[in-house]
Amino acid sequence: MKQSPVANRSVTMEDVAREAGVSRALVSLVMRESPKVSPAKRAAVLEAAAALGYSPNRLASRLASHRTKTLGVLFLDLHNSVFADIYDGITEGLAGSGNQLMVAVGSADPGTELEAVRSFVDLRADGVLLAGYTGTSGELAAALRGTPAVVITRELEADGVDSVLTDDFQSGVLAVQHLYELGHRRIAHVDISDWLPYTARREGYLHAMEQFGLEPMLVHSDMTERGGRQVMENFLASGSALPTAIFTHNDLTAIGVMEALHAHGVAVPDDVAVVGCDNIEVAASPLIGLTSIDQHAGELGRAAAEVILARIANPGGATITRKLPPALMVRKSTATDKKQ
Amino acid sequence: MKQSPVANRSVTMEDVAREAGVSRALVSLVMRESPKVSPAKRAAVLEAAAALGYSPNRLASRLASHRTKTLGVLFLDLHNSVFADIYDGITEGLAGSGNQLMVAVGSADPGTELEAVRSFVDLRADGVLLAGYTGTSGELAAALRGTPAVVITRELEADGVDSVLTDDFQSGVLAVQHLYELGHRRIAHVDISDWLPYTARREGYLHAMEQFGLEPMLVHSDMTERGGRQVMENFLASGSALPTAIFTHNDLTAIGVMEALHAHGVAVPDDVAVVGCDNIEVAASPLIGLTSIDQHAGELGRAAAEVILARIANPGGATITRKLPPALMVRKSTATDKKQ
DNA sequence: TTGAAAGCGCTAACAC
DNA sequence: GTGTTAGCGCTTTCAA
Repeated sequence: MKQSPVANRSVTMEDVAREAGVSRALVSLVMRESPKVSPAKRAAVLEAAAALGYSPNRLASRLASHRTKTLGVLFLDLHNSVFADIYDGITEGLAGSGNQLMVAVGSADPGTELEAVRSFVDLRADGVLLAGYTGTSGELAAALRGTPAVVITRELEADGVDSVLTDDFQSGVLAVQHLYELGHRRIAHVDISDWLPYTARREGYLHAMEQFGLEPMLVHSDMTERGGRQVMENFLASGSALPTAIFTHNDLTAIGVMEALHAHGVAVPDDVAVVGCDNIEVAASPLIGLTSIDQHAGELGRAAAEVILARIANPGGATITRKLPPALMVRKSTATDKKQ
Repeated sequence: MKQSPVANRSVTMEDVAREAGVSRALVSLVMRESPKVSPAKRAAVLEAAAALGYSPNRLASRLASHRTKTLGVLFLDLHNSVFADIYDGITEGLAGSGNQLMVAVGSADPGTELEAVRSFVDLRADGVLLAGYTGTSGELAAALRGTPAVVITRELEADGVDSVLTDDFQSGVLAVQHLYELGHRRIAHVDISDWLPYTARREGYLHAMEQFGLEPMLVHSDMTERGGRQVMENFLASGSALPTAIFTHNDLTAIGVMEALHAHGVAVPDDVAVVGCDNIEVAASPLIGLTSIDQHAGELGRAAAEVILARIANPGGATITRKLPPALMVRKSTATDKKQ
């Protein structure tokens, strides 16, 4: 019985088999492009499938085969283009491996993030990549239930969980060093909420400030452009003396800070120098010209892909941590402190 | 037989049932939080599950229940933050509906896009949202095999496929109108490759130019910042006379154009005015100050979510098209033509 | 090469 | 409330 070729998702392999006059198993072989099927039967099956508008049910095939060839990827924030760069790196690193990707977005909320991880695990992803994760290692390990995972941009202590990141402590050091060399002494840092586990940049900043015998100035923000602008607006409104330089947790925050400075007629870099972190696309734009610390996001994605593939191939190995050295990218937002 | 609580993904419901001394069906009810389970048995099951490190297999449950409560979402380009805005709108619009999301990224390649759609369909997504799609309606319909879908940012003729978009033709008209009113007469348009199906903005531009009796000037680019910069560099190198204003297909392109102008000492807006389209976050930044046509990306996402939910609830209804009016956002990249 | 039969891990009636 | 019995649509031995 022929049906309209405009398909019905509930046509089964059985239907195709009947239509083609073969067994269900043979249809299965054809669908999986097995070489051991005669050209004649193969053609018959394909024709029957097309005629019925057959659509293989991947849920069923994955269930029966115990293989999904699928990785889950979680992103912290789609508005930060550093994650787009990481994504590109991941797809490059996975090219040719025959893996599918399931993507989810967490919005910096541990609850949402863990929910996404559980979902990946329940759907039997072969592995999980977390491009940003704000929860604890214990919760993550529990949610993973043994599924291999790689955390990107952070180092996590949990077995079965590898890490791929840039040396954020070093990034903080580099930023301060750069500013110090330009003659700056009053260097502030806009970091992120205390409860977030991304503290290394701040620690690097604090360490370097201490090394240089300088007084640290810390302000909290939330990793967003709006947050950076807000914080700087408040600071300017407070009437406190401005620092001569500001290092921010990330580029988005730096841009927000620059916007507020701009709105109040404070010149960058002449009145205040600004250094961001991540080196996202817009930071490099000549229109913005933000000095930043390159995280090598693309490379992080590629490395994470490699690591998860290795881990899936060899689940037993020791925990892997890959930490890349950051790189200072000097642009027009920093210059010699002219008021020293 | 107790196992380590550090989980094994292949512990089944049967194992939990045995451990708890109940039937498999009861375990299933507990997992789905059914109210008709006695507190005692419920506790026993939960305990057994925890002890064995049980992880429900969602592939199996979806297969058996014929319900996935999952929507597939495809994005054209993660580097363009307009898609992050659309994503936010979608999650808002879906809030409380109990739907999960599967995300994929297409990179403006019809092959990749269709592959992603097929994957969603094969995994039995209840519906598919395409935030940008560059293929044909025929190919899409074939890949969907009857799965409800909504195309965002484009109007597509295919049954079962609804559309949610901004009136792009009108966006082109608005841009030209704005520039005309500022006294500009030599207005160029940087659009996108001929083969891409996003032609409405160009058509709006051409229509308005004709209405005003002006000579159109078209240049092709590729929707990216880099592409916009490239095109403008080439134009400047060619030595041709500059237009007094440029309207670009999107904001990314506009920013690229402004970068090239900036690099060559051409002042915006005094020498050349620039108008983008989409109204993405950075365009609104005072540091960039790009005049743009707001696409209401968040609203598009919310509307698409509503439409797909309605379509899933009522598969039979007539095709829906929701077209929002665009809005001009004037910023410092446009000003009166001073050379007229 | 092809087919028959036995699952994969779960849900869904239906009976108790 | 709880257990029994059939499947869901596919893959996988194992024979033929």
